Amino acid sequence: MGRSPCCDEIGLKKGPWTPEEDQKLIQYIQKHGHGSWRALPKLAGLNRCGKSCRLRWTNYLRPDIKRGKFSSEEEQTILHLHSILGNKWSAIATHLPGRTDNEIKNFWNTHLKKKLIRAGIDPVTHHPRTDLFATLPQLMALASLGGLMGYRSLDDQLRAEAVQLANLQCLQNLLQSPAAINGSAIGSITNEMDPTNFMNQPLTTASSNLSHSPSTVVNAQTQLHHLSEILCSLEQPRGSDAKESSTSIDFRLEETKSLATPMVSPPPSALPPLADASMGSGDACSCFSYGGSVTASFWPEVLFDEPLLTEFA
DNA sequence: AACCCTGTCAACCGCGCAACC
DNA sequence: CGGTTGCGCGGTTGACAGGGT
Repeated sequence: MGRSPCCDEIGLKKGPWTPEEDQKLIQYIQKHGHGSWRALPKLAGLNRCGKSCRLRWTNYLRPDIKRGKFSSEEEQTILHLHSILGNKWSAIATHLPGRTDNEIKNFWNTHLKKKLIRAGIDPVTHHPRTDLFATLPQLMALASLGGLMGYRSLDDQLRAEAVQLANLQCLQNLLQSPAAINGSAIGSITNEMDPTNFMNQPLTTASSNLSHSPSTVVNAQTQLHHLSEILCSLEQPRGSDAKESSTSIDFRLEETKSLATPMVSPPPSALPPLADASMGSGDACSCFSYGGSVTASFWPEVLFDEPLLTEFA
């Protein structure tokens, strides 16, 4: 292991390449091949580090590089390969002749990623985004906006929606735990249960429809506990109504259940449009993204039925 | 016309792996 | 076998262009 010292050398030129430098590099490589990149700059009469020369050649000067806009076929290929390979740009590039990994990476970051986000799809998982922690900042922003605009019941509404979402998260966890769920249980959810009703049920009711291990429930409860704490921060200025800061899971569960219960009868509400709260590849929220067919079938319709959202859109 | 904002993309940086000594 | 070197990869930066105000 160890870092190449070539770029540490002082006096080497950095920054944009001049046409003269390009010519020198092209002529040298056409005549001798690149050989050792480290030795190349001196041999070619360039005041650059080898790394810079390699990058310039592979990303720009190589004769087989295809420049210009990506076709829709290329776009589809990138999307498909990214869903399989992730950010393995060089691997993706091998399937797109004439395109460099750098070019594909840039195209992804500037176009495709945003496209997916606008469509409500997590660019990391390629599944619809319903993750709580990516949308919570929006819920909070909406809460303050709603306060400014006179939505008196908005705070309650948001809390209820967050609880609804928590149930969804728990369902997700249960579904994604193959050791804890047998096939028939999954079938009973996806085929027989109305996912909208499921979302609106308290956790204990919803999870009782599944065959699961105690550890799974504990895990789901822990997440719900975490959510409850966040919800408490949403209702900070509640004065005498403020709950004592108990961290008992049971207490929080009961509290959350009581919040969730009124959500059974009203029409299903929705989350704000899914924006990219954390665009980085290390998106910690991604692990909560809901990948099941349940949301894929009903979520988008619900999304655009929300009057509050249309108001803010 | 000047300024600001946003999008694009070439280039750089830092790290890990593998070959070499 | 451990240290060194070279290369490739993914992430990030910054210059520039274009559009909007």
